[in-house]
Amino acid sequence: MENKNKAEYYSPDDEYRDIDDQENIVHQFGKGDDKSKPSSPHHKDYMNIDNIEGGAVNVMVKRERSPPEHNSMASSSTHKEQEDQLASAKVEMREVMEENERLRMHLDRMMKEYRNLQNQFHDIVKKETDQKSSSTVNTSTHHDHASDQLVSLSLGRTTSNMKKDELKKDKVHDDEGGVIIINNNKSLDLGLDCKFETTPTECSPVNYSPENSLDDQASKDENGNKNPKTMRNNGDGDDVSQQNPTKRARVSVRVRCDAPTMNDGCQWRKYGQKIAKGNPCPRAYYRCTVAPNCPVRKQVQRCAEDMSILITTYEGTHNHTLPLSATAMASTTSAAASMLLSGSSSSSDPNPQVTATTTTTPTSTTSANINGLNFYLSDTSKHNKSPYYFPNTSISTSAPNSLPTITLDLTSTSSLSSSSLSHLNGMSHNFPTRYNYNNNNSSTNLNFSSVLESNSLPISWTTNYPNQAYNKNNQNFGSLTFSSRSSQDNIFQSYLQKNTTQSSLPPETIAAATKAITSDPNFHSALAAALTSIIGNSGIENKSSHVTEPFPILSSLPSSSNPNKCSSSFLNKPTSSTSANNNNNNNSNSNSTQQHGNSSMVFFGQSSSSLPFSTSNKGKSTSPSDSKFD
DNA sequence: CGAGTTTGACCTGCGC
DNA sequence: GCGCAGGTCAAACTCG
Repeated sequence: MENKNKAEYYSPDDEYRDIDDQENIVHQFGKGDDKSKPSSPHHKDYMNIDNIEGGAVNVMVKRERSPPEHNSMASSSTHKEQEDQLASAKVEMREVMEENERLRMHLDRMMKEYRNLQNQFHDIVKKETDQKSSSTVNTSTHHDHASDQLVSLSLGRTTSNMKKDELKKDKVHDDEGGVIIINNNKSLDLGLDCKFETTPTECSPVNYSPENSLDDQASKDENGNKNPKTMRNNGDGDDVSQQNPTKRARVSVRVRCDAPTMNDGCQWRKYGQKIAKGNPCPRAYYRCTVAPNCPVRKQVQRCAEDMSILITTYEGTHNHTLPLSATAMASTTSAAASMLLSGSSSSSDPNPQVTATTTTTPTSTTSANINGLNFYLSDTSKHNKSPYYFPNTSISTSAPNSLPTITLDLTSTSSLSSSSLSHLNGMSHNFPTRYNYNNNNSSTNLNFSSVLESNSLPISWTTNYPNQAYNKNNQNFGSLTFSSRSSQDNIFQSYLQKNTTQSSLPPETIAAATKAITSDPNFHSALAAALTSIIGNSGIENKSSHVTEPFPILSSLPSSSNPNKCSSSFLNKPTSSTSANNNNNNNSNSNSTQQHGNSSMVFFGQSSSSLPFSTSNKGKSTSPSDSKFD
């Protein structure tokens, strides 16, 4: 997809792009032509070739000719020369158009083939799913290998993807193969992302976790007693580890928080502390105590490079309903995990190790510098097998742990293109969310950020939230930006002209992002889950019985502040400077958004950097007590 | 006294 | 096999 030329707009690679997009591109050419015509430079001549080859195409042609004579002393030979050149140019243009038409036909053919294949694939999947569901109705607990294979396929993992221990676990807990069945049969209590999920990967942490139940059951079956020692291997502690390795994604949340803790609304009990190598700050281990057997754990550690950054890593899935105040973070992390798992499942790499990166990762990705929801989709330079086909490169630091980790970076960044950490610390009270997903082979950084930068195009969702209390000043605004580093002509130039505060995003980026979303249902579902978790489900709340909370983020905002706790930062409003932009963006985005058929995402939040999701519970710790960090 | 925290010991996986 | 590092356990301790 690199080295695009005009013809490649019709490349078969863009099989997901519909004809409308092509026409948009063509239209864009026409626009440029229209604009340039009135002020045609002297050294150029622009020629409109309309309706060539039946297509209403305006083509800007640069005619090579000598500078125009301003006097009338041009000889007839010169005129003839010019006419010849004109004629030859026309011939060339016809050739180009013919070539264009051939490419278009080729694309059509490819599209047809693709759709045929897609239909065939869907038929096969449907058949097998039907087979599977019928077989599971007959035998509720038995899963044959074929079914497991199917499930594995649905999960995006193959046996070859699994390490030996993972294989072992799957062998022992074969019931995990029944995730689809579980999802079909069991209600997903608070499922936000599960509403969208197309793959039976890890559901929202706020959900009841069917696999956890199964795991419990399995461990009990295999070990009738659950003494502490055996629990270590088979007990609740293993609820996490027994989860499908691909479902054991960790979600790391980075929050710039001077307060000792980040209150995510859950109740945690500290069970250990360790000095991790390379970080003078101890790492604290917490276990969810909302439910006695909840397998969810989290680690809390200060960032070694920036002590003001609190890194909270969540692992596991809650097997209980969460308090309202906890659903925001839970659903957000769930969405992130879902994103991660979806990404790893889409990867064609046989050994998809997903690693975490820090915000200091010196990515060369051009960051979207708007106060919005930025998706950084980049590909590592070493590997080209990005599941989302993004041509960008970035340098990632691999996390030592083998668990796939997605980093939800809520710290502020002034520029993601910089590798300097100081850039990350620029706005101490601004908490953009950087949703950072990296794969070894392909890294996809999802950046829910509120940073300001010039190279972005906001694709915003305008959602009118019923609760405007958190947007009293209309300062908080988020938009979704898909950005990449490619620099090309901007398809949405006209759009950007309306948003003078922001510059263009390369069309490649839009195309790539669009392609990513449209091509990968997992991405789509994960993204939808993420968005839903952030913007809430004001529009869907009444339609889904699964959702117990109309707007998790907002509803989880505190009724009273706790100075000792940090809230999830993406709820926090940006600095005043960004807010100004936000207002502009918000307004303009709302308009253009509808033009482009996108919805707009608006963040409402508090300006305080230390606002909890909810008031802390008295008896139990709602967050780690890392006062020693202070 | 119960719940949560601290902290040293122990277990496990991984790299060499 | 050994050492290291991450993760967990559980007794002791603290606190309300």
